[in-house]
Amino acid sequence: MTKLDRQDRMTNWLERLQTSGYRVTGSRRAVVEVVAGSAYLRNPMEIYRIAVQRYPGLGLVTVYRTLEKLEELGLVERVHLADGCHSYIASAQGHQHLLICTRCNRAEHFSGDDLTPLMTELGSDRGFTIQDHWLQLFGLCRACQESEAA
Amino acid sequence: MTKLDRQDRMTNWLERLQTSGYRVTGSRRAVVEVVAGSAYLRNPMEIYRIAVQRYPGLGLVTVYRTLEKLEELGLVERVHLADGCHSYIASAQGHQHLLICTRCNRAEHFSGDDLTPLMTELGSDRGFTIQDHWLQLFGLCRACQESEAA
DNA sequence: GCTACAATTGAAAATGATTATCATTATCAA
DNA sequence: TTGATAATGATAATCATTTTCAATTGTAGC
Repeated sequence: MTKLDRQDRMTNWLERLQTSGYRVTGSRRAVVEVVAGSAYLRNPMEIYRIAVQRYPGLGLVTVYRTLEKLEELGLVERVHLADGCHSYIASAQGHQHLLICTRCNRAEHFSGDDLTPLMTELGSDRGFTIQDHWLQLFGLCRACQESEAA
Repeated sequence: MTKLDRQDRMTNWLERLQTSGYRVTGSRRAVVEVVAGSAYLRNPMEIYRIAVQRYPGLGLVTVYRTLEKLEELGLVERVHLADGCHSYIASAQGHQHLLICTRCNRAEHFSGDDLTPLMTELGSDRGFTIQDHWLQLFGLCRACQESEAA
């Protein structure tokens, strides 16, 4: 993601907050800037630590509250990792899946295989009506493979 | 799962604890009985509430400790749900995926589509080396569809 | 069957993440 | 510019999980 993309996304998110009736504050700007501009999964504390440098008065509680609103607006998504902590990342258009680096938490969205046949089959075999699904792939990103090799 | 299957699984798990150098105690027996015999995802508190009826001295801490050992031996797996709580279920042979009822937490394993082509493709497209994956489907089981309709 | 020893236990306290409370501050429509 | 009120941060409360520790209990070896 280029610097311009990050700027655009940040501006767009702030507009969305605005038009949804929420106020745009310094605290929210700082949180939005960190999450909108990150290619990595980040948990609330990490977001706080980075954002507080840009906006020193920021409180951790406000990070939680801002993430809650961003999630409500569909701008970020909450991701479960093996260690159970909740992390966040800018969400993609439509339903996509995640490819996550287990070493640095870099995450990329991808459009998965079409799981419809599988769901139909399971529906009739097991009697389930499928409503939703999660698919996450874990591995090493290019940068981490290289530093691992070194 | 029949009553015999449940018995077998319980016996098998207790043997595994034994041969792995762990002691078989009343507390562990109670926890094993609940988890080995359940077709539903259960969190530690739920397991505790059921198991304490069979073994009144049981403490919640021991439930956590027993689940930790069962997971270490590969007998149970920890599952992440949308609400973030950790739940457990008897694990399947080999790598399988889960079909989870969002209403009653009934869960069934299934052998998923082969995701190898997808992983290979992503490997070359994005430069990731895939090590692991999660696939979970959420829906309504037959019983819940029926009681929903009523 | 006993014994001794170490693993295991449950109660209570500690921890860590998240949420609620509340007086103060800051946004933004008018 | 101003006023209603949304948002804030500090603090306390809550909840799930982990640690501590003295007492208890399996079990290997006799």
